Order: sequence, then structure tokens, then C-alpha cells
Amino acid sequence: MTTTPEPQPSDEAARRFVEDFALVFTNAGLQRMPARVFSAVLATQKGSLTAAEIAESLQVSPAAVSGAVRYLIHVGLMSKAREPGERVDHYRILDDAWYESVGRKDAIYRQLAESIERGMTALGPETPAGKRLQETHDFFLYIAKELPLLIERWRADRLEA
Amino acid sequence: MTTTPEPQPSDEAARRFVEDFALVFTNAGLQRMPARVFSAVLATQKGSLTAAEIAESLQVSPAAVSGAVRYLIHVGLMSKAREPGERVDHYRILDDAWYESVGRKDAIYRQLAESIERGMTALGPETPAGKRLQETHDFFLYIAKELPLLIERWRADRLEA
DNA sequence: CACTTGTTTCACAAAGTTGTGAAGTTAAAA
DNA sequence: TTTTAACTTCACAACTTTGTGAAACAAGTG
Repeated sequence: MTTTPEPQPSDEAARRFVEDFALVFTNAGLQRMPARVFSAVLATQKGSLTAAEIAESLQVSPAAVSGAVRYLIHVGLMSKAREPGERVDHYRILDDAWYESVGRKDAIYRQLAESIERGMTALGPETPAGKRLQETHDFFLYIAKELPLLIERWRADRLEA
Repeated sequence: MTTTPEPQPSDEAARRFVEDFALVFTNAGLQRMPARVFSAVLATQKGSLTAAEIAESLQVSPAAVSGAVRYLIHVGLMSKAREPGERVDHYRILDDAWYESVGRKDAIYRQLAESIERGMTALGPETPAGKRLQETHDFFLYIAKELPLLIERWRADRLEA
């Protein structure tokens, strides 16, 4: 046994950033533990961490890490990789994690639009309510269409530089 | 006493829409009760409802309605109005509720960018981690800037038609 | 001014969520 | 094939959130 029993010997400022960013990310809608795990990996120099390292650095159980990374992988923010003949998984943030997570919001707006459309039928398309819904519907579709284009434009601009 | 004791005599399809839309809206991030209240008002022909009507139509307590509308007003999705010499409040959805609620998301991205910026300082701007954060930071600021422009473009297009 | 009706506040119970320890599973190493 | 380290699953306890009933409050009305 030569590992440190301390919470972690390394950089205190980094740990504060991890919690700070996780908090903001939580406000943005992510659950707490996935936000912390993501944040912990984000703040590493090498860009990846093993489950044990995550657990140690956040002071949580391996079970919590397991649940969080499963979720993060599911929503396409992280990937798990194991080198051939290795025993540990390395978790890293996908290169286009952010683009995806913003761009994927178009699905939400599309769902809203679909629900509104059903509502128009239910309430009568020619009634005042129906007409009000029509505009909302169009707006949601507009956003759903434009969001991915926005990301694309960013990508294109980025390639030039 | 001449009011109906039934859950509500009126349109069944409308009630289904209310719950359907509330659900989608909840998936999009709103709490359940505010989503239901909003949805109930959205589905009315006259475009407004009193607290009592909301409570009746959703089969919830006045307290729940009170809490929900307070929240909805706070986040700028609803307004409360009382006619001079009236005893009841009428709740209605703000005309630009949706524009606001989408456009206001730029604040979230701005906060993310700010947190990332603090992280860059903490991790060292010239380190691998610092450089990775830089790009994320720029991306968030880009989104924060473009979202309101997107809404504006919609508004402009709409005025023409 | 007392009454009535509509709204808000508050303590609490019910329901839902989150993270833990412990047991179970997988796969490399011996 | 047995051992061992890494990871996952699961039942449960702690914590949080949500909606309720009851009481307090506010504002027209007679």
C-alpha cells in the first residue's frame, strides 16, 4: 500500500473548478453526479480518467461512478475505451460532445411541435385556440431546423481558422 | 349550488392534449405542475383562465395552482391580470412567452462559458487541458450570441407575412 | 364594519431521486 | 482452472421535491 489516503494530493484550484462547473452544468439540466463526473474528466490534463480515479477524485463510491458514466455514454457525452490487454476502462469526453448536446436539442423542439399539432386537431384548427397553436407550432419547427444549422456554421468557421 | 361536481363536463380530447403537452414540456425541463398549468391555459379558447378554473380542470388544490403560477410568472411565461372591480385573477400566457423562454437560454450558455473561463485560469491556459477548454469556451459564447439573433430573425420573418 | 369569496402561506405527508454497501459478474493473470 | 482486480447491479437508506389541507390574508360587497 503506497497510495495516499488523502482526499487527493493534487491541485486544489482544479478541484474547485470541477465542483463549480458541475454546479453550472446541473443548472443547465444535467443530474448532479453525471455533471460531476463529466466535469472531473474535463479538468484533467490527459483528457481521460479511469473509474477508480473518478471515484477517488470526487470521493464517491464506484457504484455512483458506474451509474453516472452509463448515463453519460447513453446521452453521447462520453466514451469508454480499454486498451488491448488492459484491465481498466478509460473514460473520455467525446470530441464533439458539446456540439451534439446542443444540436440534439432540436429533437425536443420537434416533439413540442408534434404535441402542439395534435392539440390543434383536438381543439379545432379554425378556433381561436387552434390558430394560436399554429404559430407556436411553426416557431418550434423553425428552432428545430435552425439549431443544427447553427452548429454546422460553427464547425465551418472553425475549420477555416 | 348549480355547478357540476364532475371532473369537467367539457371536451375530453382537449384534456388529453393538456396532459400530453405538459408531459413533453416536462421532458423539456419544466416542473410538472407549472407545465400542466401552462398547458391548461394554452388549451383554452379564450386564452385565459382563473385559478379556480385551473384547479378544477387539473383536479388539483388551489395551493398547487398558486405555487405553479407564481413560478410561471417569475420565469416570464405567464401574466396575471385582474379587471377593475373584479375579484378573481385571470392568468394568461404572454404573447412572446416562447421567444423569451428560448432566447433566455443564452444566459445558461454564458454561465457555462464563464465557469470554463475560471477553469482555464485554474488549470493553466497553456496546458493541454487549458487549450481544450478554450475551444469549449468559444463555442458557448458563440451559441449565447447566436440564439437571440435566431429569435430576432424569426420575429422579422413573421412581420413580413 | 362585518361578510364573503378568492388567493397565498405553511407544516407535513407522500412520492421520487440519489448515492451507498454488499453481493455478483467479467475477464486478465497466474 | 483458480485467483484477483475492475466494474456492475441491486436493495435500501438518506435526502429532496411535490402537492395537500388548514389556516391566514386580502379585497370587494352589502
